[in-house]
Amino acid sequence: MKYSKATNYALHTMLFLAKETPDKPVGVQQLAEMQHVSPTYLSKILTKLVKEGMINSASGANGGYTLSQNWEDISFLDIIHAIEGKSSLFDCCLYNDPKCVIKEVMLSAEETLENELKNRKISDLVKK
Amino acid sequence: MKYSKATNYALHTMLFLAKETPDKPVGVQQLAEMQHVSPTYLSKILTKLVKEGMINSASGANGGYTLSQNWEDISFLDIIHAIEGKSSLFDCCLYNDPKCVIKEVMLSAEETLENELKNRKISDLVKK
DNA sequence: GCTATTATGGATATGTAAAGTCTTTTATTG
DNA sequence: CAATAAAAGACTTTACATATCCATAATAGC
Repeated sequence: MKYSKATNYALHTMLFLAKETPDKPVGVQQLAEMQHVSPTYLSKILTKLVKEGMINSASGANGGYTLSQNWEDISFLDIIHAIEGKSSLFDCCLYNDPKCVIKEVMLSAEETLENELKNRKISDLVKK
Repeated sequence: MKYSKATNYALHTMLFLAKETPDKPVGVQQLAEMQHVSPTYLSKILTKLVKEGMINSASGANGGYTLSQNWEDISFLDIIHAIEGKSSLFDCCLYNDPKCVIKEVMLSAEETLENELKNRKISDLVKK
């Protein structure tokens, strides 16, 4: 079980935008070079963030990506969910038992993790 | 990111052994039927638990698996680590930055999760 | 010691999802 | 219109989980 590289790219991109961009859009070219990924692949990842309203994109000359207005509220969990999806980390439908005690423990642990990640914002990492 | 089915099988097997077995070994045949898995596959999973000292195995007639003496101390985390390995959930070596702030957040969140899972024991689920 | 029973180990599929590429289309600026 | 840049679709590659099959090793009971 591991977080995907895509999540890593997304987190680093968000942090970079938060540190660098006032208003000027940053192209995927630049973002991709920094992280040593192909631009098209990173583009696919960032499109997910656009669809979740975390960043804005602009086509055409001088286009690129910028943070959305509410960027200071965006948590690690938000970004992770945008990339990895929101389904539970643990599937336990072996016996179709809705009251499976193992499931209960695992889901409660997952909730603890999510609460932690919900409280950590990208904006907390941008201090001068 | 998801926990593997193998982890699920291991957890359910441990719980079953804790509930049922006093001393009598349970064969992989029975355990596999219960969970609708092939015996050989489950066997490979259980062998990992044997190597970690969580259960004992006995070959030959009337053989099978039994819990080890210290079974009441075995946590969810122990079982998960035995099956999934102990490596971190998050790899962030993009820039080889040992002080990556994103990595710090992710590892600290993972630690929270592990602490939760460390405190949950299989034996806690066996109450009568 | 022989045989039946049961776990272990190795080699080999199979399935699925992540990771990445290539090409085309769409949108925007100048 | 031409240049730039994101979005979208189809596709390939890689990696790993999930098995399956067969041979081997260990043990109990006779």
